[in-house]
Order: sequence, then structure tokens, then C-alpha cells
Amino acid sequence: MVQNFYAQERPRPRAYYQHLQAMPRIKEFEPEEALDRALDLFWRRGYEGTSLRDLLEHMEISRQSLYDTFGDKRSLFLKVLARYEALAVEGMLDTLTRTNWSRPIERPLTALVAIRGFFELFLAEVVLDRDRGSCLMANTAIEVGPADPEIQGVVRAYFVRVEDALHAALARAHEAGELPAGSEPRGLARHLVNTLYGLGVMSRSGASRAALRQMLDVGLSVLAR
Amino acid sequence: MVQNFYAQERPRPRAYYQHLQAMPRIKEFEPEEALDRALDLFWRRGYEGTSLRDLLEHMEISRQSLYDTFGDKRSLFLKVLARYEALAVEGMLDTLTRTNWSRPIERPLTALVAIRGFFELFLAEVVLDRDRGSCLMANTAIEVGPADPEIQGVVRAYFVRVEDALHAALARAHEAGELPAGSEPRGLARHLVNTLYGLGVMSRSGASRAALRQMLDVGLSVLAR
DNA sequence: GTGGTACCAGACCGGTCGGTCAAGAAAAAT
DNA sequence: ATTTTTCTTGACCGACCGGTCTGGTACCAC
Repeated sequence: MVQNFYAQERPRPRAYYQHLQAMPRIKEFEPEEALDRALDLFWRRGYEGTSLRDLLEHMEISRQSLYDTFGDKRSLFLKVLARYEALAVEGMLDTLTRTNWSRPIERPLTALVAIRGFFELFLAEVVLDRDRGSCLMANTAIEVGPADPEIQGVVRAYFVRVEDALHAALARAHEAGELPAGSEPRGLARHLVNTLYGLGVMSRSGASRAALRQMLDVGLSVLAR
Repeated sequence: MVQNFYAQERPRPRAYYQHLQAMPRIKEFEPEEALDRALDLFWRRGYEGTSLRDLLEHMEISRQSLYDTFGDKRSLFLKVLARYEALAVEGMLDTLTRTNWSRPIERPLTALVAIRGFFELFLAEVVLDRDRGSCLMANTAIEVGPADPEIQGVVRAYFVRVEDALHAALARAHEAGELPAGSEPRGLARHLVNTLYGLGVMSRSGASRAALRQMLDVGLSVLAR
């Protein structure tokens, strides 16, 4: 599902051209890499804030190639969102289900530790690269909002996937008796999603690292037994 | 500070023109009302997403009047932000410090109840008017971000004011022994700010009312003793 | 070679952007 | 009536928007 979703009509299997008299010139750019560059730009400047000229310059492809490969600007954006979701969910599941977490000292991982690790990673990324604003989906939720129902649907679906991933980890923690008595994993998962993307807003407003850290700590305190 | 901040060079005191031979034609629109209409539009569609034509149409003033009264688009936006801050902080302090809260049954108000009431009010507003996305400042934080340091500073300052208002209420609750043992009002206040504007993002993504409610409940659960 | 494809550069399109300017009408003072 | 100011309408500006089109070139198979 991840590969080739950007090129509907050009799957490019070499065998495809066998019956033809001529072979097309091979692509000189890597569509996936170009998509990643577009992702970076949209992330930093938003959809409207990124012009076609900006995109061409950063993706280092020609105007023609962009339209041939990705369609118009909105189509490109949808493909960027899909790629972001694929990358982010993959990384998230990786972090949340890894059996050992800390690099220097490998130790058995409880679900709670995994969740904490996930949030730590998120915070570190946010602080490191400030002007991306933590999450493309959160940025898009705000910028596009209800104005484009299709895009809004993509964003909502993403948040639900994140919630489900957290919920799975919380359910494991719950079974293992790691959560406070009377905890409800679904509610906790939703709370964590809310905390996560709240941090995106606060970071984007220029909040200090200490403030972000405190928000995170208190937000996670509901998990403490 | 609130009145007349929109018209730097036209304080319009009647006495000002006494020494002149002629009086200017009086304004035919109400600057404050026009500003409110601009506020509404910026709130719904964002800064870049609102064109001058949109503004003129909604404010029902002429292009010339807009430039004469508010300056260029960015100046207008800064004045809108200032007005929003004045209105929102006023309403917030009102809610957080009112001595009785519920309309039907007047009862003495603990700080904790005031805080809950404040969040309930916020949630109700968010759900009621979905496509405004809950908070102009949060929208602006995401859209503008670090690209415009001055605007970013305004937004950050606003968040700090909200945090301080919540902190004051929490400090009162803390003194009254309403908070769990070992609570730290500053950390709690920051957490609440984070929860608040996380809700803005989630609402804008089209989250269900039930999901928002749950996020809010779990977020506030850190206040429960 | 020829044919067919994908590459690139750049001109070009209509439309919209934020912002300015000009001209005239309206009001209130002398 | 005159003066002075602000109002409104609408034309106008250069710049940029997203998107299309053309021409020339590189590549590969026959």
C-alpha cells in the first residue's frame, strides 16, 4: 500500500514495455524522495503557504514532472498526507511495541514505559525542529478544518489510528495491572491524543521547553498508579 | 486600553475640531463592530485564507475606509488579535472568578467548580460553532508559527495570560485544600492550557462530541482529590 | 537510423492577491 | 456658500497564484 500509491498510471514494471517497440526514457528523479521533500515543505509552511514554485525548487523536479507524476497541488498534498501517515504510524507502532526501548541499557519493556518513551521521542522531535510544528496532521486539521471535508476525513482517520495504537498499548498495560484502578483505556487513549497535539500547538507558539516538559509530565500523570 | 486602539490618529474628541473652520463628515460605520466582523472571518478562515475582498464584504465598509482606519491587512490582523485577547481574557476571568456559577441554583463557588465550569463553557462553544475551531489564538499559533515572530509573540503572551488566570484559580483551590496532595498549581495550569488547545485541534479535525467530552473529563481528572 | 517516451526549461494563460489612486457625494462647521 | 474632512465607488497597479502548453533533448528499443 505504501509503495507506488503516488503514481496511479505508471507502475513501471520493466516487463510492461516488453511488447512495445520503444522504451521510455527512465525517470531521473526518485518519486518517493520528491514526495518526502514536498512533505517537509508542507509541514513547515502549510498547504496554502506553500506555492508551486517553492515546491518545484525544493523537490528539484520540473513543473511538468510534478503534474505528470503527482497531479495537481491538492492531489500532491493528499499523497503527502498518505505518506506521512504511513511513515508516522509505522514509527509509532514500532516505538509502542518494541520489546526493548532504551538504547544503552536494554531492559524488558512494560507497556507504560513504551508509552512514556513514545512521548519522550515526540517531545524531543518537537523541540529539535521547532518550525515544523510537531505534526503535519495537526497543522492540517487547523488550517483546512471543515473547509475541505475529504482532507478533514483523512486527518480524523489519522487521529483515530493514533488513538487506537495508544489504546492497544494501554489495554496491554491495563491487563498487566500497570494502570490505576478503575482506569478506562479508551478514555486514557483519547486523553493522550489530546495531550499530544496540544503540545504541537504550544510548541508552535514558542512555549519554552520547560513548559512543554511540565505539560507532558502532568498529562502523563494520569497513568501513574 | 481596549477602546480606540484601532484608530491611532483619529481619537475623534469633539473638542479637537473646535479651532478649525470645518468639521469632518462623521464616520458612518462603527470601527469596533467592523473589527468584530473581521475577527469572525479570520477566526473561521485563518489569516492567509481571508482575502481583502472577503473582509470588505463582511465588514461592510469600503476598501478605502479599511486602509484609513486599520492600516494594511497585517495591521488589521494584529488589532483583531488584540481585541480577541481583550474579549477572551475578560470572559475568562469573569468565569473563573464569579462567586456563583450555575444559573438555576446559585451556590457558593469553589475554585475547582469554577475551573470545571470554564471548561464546560469552552466545550459547549466549540461544539456549537464547529468551523471556528475553538480559539483564534490556537489557529494562529499553527498557521503563522515562527514565520512571524511578532505575531507569534502575541499568541505566546496570550497563552501565558490564560495560564496565569488558571494558575490563580488553582492556587486558590490549593489553599482551600481542594487539590490532591502534592499538587503543583503551575504545572496543573500548564497542563490545563495544553488540554484546552488540544481540544481545539481535535474539534477542528471533526472529532465527535463524545470523544471531546472524554478527553476533557480525563484531562480534568488530575484535579480530582 | 526511426519511433516513442520522459525529461527539462520557460513562455504563457486567466484569475486573484494586497494595495493605491482618483473622483465625487455627504456632512458639519464657519 | 465655502471649506474641510471622510465617506463611497470603482478603476487600476504589479506581483503572484495554480495550471497549461510548446519546444527541444536524452534515452531506449527496434
